[in-house]
Amino acid sequence: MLAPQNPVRNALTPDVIGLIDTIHRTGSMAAAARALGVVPSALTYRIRQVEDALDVLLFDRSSRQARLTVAGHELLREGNRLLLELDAIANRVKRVATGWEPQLTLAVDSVISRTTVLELCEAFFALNPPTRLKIREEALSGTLEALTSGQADLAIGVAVEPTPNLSMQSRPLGTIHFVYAVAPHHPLAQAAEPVPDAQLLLHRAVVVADSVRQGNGVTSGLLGGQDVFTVPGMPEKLDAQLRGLGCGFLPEYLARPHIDAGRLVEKQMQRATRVVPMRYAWRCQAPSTEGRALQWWLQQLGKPATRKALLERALSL
Amino acid sequence: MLAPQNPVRNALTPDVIGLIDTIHRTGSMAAAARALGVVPSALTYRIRQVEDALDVLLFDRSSRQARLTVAGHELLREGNRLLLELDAIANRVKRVATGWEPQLTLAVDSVISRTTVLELCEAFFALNPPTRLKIREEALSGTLEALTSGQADLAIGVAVEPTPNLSMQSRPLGTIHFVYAVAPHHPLAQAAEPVPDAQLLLHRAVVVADSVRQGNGVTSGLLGGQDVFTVPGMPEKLDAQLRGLGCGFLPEYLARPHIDAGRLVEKQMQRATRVVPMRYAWRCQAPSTEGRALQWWLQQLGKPATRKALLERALSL
DNA sequence: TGGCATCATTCAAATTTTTTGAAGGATTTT
DNA sequence: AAAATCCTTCAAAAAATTTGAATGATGCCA
Repeated sequence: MLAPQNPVRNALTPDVIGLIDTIHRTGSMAAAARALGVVPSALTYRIRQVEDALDVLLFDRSSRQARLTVAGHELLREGNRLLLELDAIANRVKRVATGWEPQLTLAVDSVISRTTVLELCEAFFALNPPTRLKIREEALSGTLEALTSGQADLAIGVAVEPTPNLSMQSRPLGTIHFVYAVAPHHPLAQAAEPVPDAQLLLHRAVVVADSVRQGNGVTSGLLGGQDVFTVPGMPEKLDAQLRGLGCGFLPEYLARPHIDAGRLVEKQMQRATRVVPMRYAWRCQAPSTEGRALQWWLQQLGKPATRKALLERALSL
Repeated sequence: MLAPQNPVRNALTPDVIGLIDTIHRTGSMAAAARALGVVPSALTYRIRQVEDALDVLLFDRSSRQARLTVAGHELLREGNRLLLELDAIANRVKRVATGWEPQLTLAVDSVISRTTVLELCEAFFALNPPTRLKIREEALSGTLEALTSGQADLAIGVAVEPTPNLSMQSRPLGTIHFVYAVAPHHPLAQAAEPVPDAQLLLHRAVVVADSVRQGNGVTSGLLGGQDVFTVPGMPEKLDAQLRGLGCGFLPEYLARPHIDAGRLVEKQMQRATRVVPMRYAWRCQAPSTEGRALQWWLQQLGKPATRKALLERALSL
């Protein structure tokens, strides 16, 4: 041996667990030796090795054939569990070596259809990849920020134009349609259209918080002096507006069912920022060194149908 | 090597993880070799060994000093986790070897104070034992049955006298007091005392199911022809009687607070089986080969205060 | 750009670890 | 009581790991 590490770690090798298991299953060291094609004394030697290192008697030799002690039983039980984990690790490492990332983090803007994202995740997991998926819900500039700060590998739904950068690529995702909507019992529901800015100012706006925690975030379509109710995400904003707690723009795919059901009223605005072009972006150090997982997601995003579903919540892929 | 097992298991020994870790931390094989007090080629040899077995490149040798590949990183990450588990197992095995059972199963009758049992468990866990505790809630003959069938190691609250048996010991736990109680709005609440059997027969009884699943269980204090409502445990029986769904005997420690609060009315019965002697019992193959965990519980049960609390729900130990 | 220090690797020899095979003592079965 | 197994011990044999020197490659510095 080369290093005086924890004595336990050198002794308790995986194959020792296998040895103990075989002795236990075959009922004796002699039988195990036959099964393994070795001489019995080899087993005696190795078992004693472990027993010395652990300072624990694993087999009871008082009768003719060796039987596991309670401690030995426990080692076997737990050891077998460990062996399974070991195999799992080896598998994972092998798959990672074929180009899959150990982990892929997605920053998804809150305007993006969660259903579609989850359907994509499902399809991804169906490949049985060794890649752990991590999804961050972001809003406004937070989506891009997560990418540039290295906290995410792929950003889906970037509204602001990314600064041209060698270590970053982006593609258009499509345009998302917003509608201004209020609850039927909200004062604005009765207002004449198009509603002028001056009238908007009188009512509380519901806004999604920029997920960039510190620093100057971005505000979107807000008028100075207007009362605001800040919520953490788009579903919460929808809920707030349904309850008449305030007003504001909602993604059309989210608002439309509620408008049709009469739970929301769509209003035409004077300021008509109703269509926002969105992009997706990813980090790329060297060209085409993307991992297989990122490649897969980029491939999905290359399909027009997928992009459409992300912005319009199509039913299924 | 002696057996042609899974090649991965022979290669991925714990100390290899340590090696990889050292190389990673020191930044190079040469530095790691110095740190470990070996010659660099020894590291080259062992690392190559693992790489061959896994068929995965763990280090990138393209630059001057070896750097972990992505796969290597993943192996290190997961491997370190495994090392921790390994240490934990070794610890557990050592402690088990000192006489602690890997697991101790308690069969607790539903009339026993759950609070007291949990307080005992808390005190037990405070010893930081390697013994996993498993509690079975039983009722009537089920408590003893769990013990005789080998499914439990210690039974707390046995009403029936255990058959004298060499492999089983029992001691008196004390007597538990039952009171007959009904909800204030129940017809029996107004009945003249003592209530005769004939009158009882007219009302539905709430009974705790015998936890012996098959076979002939025991019924306790039931009159023939009486309507019964069977519930799975004592707390459920209390609840049912509080709601006036039926009547029956309740442990006094459970019923008393509700009687005092006027949510139950105590009734004197003609048949006065109000005091039941209970015992606790445990299995013992050879004399005094009890594990340390069982010893601890028997020691607690040896204290009169503990026994009293189990039957009368004292506040704290 | 060239020189220098350091690095990883290879290979045969040295060393250490593990396995073998025979012998001995113990336990169970016939 | 004898026979058959079983586990252990011990020296020798085999296999493995480590060593040390040689080699070629890389990065740093002048």
